[in-house]
Amino acid sequence: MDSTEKKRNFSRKREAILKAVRSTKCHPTAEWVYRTLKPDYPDLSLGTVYRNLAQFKNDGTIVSVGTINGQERYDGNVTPHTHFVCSSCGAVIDIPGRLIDEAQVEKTAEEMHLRVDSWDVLMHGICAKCLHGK
Amino acid sequence: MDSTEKKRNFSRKREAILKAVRSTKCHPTAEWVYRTLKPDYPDLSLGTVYRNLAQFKNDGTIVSVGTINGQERYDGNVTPHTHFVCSSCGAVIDIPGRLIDEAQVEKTAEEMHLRVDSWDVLMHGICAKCLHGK
DNA sequence: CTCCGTGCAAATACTTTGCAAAGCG
DNA sequence: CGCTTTGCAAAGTATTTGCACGGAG
Repeated sequence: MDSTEKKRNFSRKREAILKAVRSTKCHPTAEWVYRTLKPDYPDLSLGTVYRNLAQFKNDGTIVSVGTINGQERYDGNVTPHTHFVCSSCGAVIDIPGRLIDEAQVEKTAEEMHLRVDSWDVLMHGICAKCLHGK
Repeated sequence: MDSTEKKRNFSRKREAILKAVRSTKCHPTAEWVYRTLKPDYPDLSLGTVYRNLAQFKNDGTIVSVGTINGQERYDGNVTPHTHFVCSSCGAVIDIPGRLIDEAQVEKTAEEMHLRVDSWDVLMHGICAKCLHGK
């Protein structure tokens, strides 16, 4: 591998954390990542998970869905898309399709002298499972 | 219904809290409400502010913009609208205009067997003040 | 040897809650 | 009176941070 280019921002655990977030659609919390990885990395600590998630988020490697029921939820899918949050069970579900008029966002941004870097749509309601009668 | 029509959900302090949230565009935190009201209500307690904000939110009297920098932000304007969050200073700014295709939301909801109660759009970026160089 | 990444535990930051006292119809 | 609302402080929960150690170059 290129040894010069890549900084030392590598470690087995960090890699595992990123992989865990990327390989699920559940939009996990730090706690979830910790519990998921713990069996394979018995000496993993929660602090490390928090540290790395924060770093990934900072780097734009992952994104935050927001804080739901007091816990921050992450998403390894950085493609802009909509999220649905179930008010009953707290599940976060990806919604395909673009609901936003991007041109209008840019127009608005210009009018209001804002620099818009990103945006996201959050829908609230009851998911199929909870509706069905859980 | 009987004569209990008017519920007893009234109190001077509760009224003041609601009024405070409604009379500002800053999308305040519980802390802000507390500090704003404290001079006029010297024996107001932070717990009361939290309790009442939670109740208002539950009743749909106010809405939550979400948790920004670890603090929940409220909005007395329950008309659906977009919010812009400044990544630099944390300011929350109202964005007029409807950016979402409501018909498409309903179509998506039906397809995915979800009951969508509400949705909101959160834009992220740098506000005019911070861009200007504050 | 020099750094970076980490475990661990203590520290923070916000929010919630239990309970007795106070308020209002 | 009976039920609601509150102050206060303690408890709770999620997240961050200080520090010394361990491993890779």
